[in-house]
Amino acid sequence: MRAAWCGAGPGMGQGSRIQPTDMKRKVSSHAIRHVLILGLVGGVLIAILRWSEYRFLVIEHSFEIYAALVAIIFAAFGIWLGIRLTKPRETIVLREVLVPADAPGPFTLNQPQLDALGITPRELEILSLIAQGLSNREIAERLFVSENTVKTHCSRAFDKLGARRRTQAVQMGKELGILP
Amino acid sequence: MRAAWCGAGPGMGQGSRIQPTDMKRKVSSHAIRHVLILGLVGGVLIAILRWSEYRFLVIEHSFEIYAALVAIIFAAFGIWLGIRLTKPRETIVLREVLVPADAPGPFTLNQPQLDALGITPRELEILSLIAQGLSNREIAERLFVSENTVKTHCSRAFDKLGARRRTQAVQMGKELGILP
DNA sequence: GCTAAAATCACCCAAAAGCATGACGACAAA
DNA sequence: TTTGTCGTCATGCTTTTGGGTGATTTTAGC
Repeated sequence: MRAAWCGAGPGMGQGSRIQPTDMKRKVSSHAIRHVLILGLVGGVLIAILRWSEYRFLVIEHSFEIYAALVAIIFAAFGIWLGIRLTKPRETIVLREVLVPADAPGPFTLNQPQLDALGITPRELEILSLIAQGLSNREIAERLFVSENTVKTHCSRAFDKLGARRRTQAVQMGKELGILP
Repeated sequence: MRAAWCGAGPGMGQGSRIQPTDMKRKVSSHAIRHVLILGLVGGVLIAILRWSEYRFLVIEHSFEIYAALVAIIFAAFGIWLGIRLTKPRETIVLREVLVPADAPGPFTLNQPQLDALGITPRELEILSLIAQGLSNREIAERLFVSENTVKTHCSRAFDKLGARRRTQAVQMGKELGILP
């Protein structure tokens, strides 16, 4: 479970302009393999069910039970697959709520700077959330990862930025053009 | 399983002046309803299958066929559900909070806002230094006061801003036009 | 398929930050 | 003079952050 769903959220600024620069990942050919695995698992499952039925399980209404089992398992698998399939999709939700003035120019991500610093997309994402004033815990909850992971990303990002504190990191990020 | 996809993408708008009114949304009841519908459909499906079995379909290996049917349908439904779940919803209502005369270029202090919040000059000074990424100790050294004093100013400023963290205070300060 | 990079998570520990409370002096307004 | 605000400082306590280390799992690219 990765969490690439990092579109525009309710805390977004008016002029949010997302750079679809690098996060562009297309549905991999792995997906097809997943479907195949799904089918295979289904077959095996059915076989196991049949086998167990003739072996020791001769329950009344076994059909319903089996159907329910199959349904549950496949629904879960389907959900997982659905998430997996749609995960890389970049959902750019622009929400232009312009205010008088206040337009220091559309923020353009300084990709070269990012590359030069070796900051990964995930790290940038964490930095951005830090800049919005979220705590590590909140970031972890929002991204569906553990707080430890957030801390790790923080540390790496701070290292790469040469910052010692998150406020400093934010300030530097803005100066370097990697944060709006 | 909701609410994560609203983080910060690479490239956020910067002038976001949105109050974090209800950033925290739980798993929507829609999802639960979907699951319920899923279960309902499953039951109906099974019932239909049973009925049809006793009616006119007495095929060999009907179990496998039914299981496969159930599997396919539920997998499809699951995929659909997964996609639906991961798709960010636009239930965001942006509330505009004044901010007049926020000159784009040269920063102009929003004195009315300051007065409205009751932020004293000293507190603003501390906020400004916080925004520059300084620690309390560094601020104390720079202003020739004790660290405790800085903490006190911080606390008061945070209170008045409604912030819980210094990063949040910085963000809010920028939104409110009291910080460059 | 293999490898390197990225992302994830855990644990420990120290430092920093934040919260609550109380207190004191300066100074301006009532 | 009294009152209220502001700036200053302290103490005790909890939470948050940051640093270090090591490990596993995905992912991407060859």
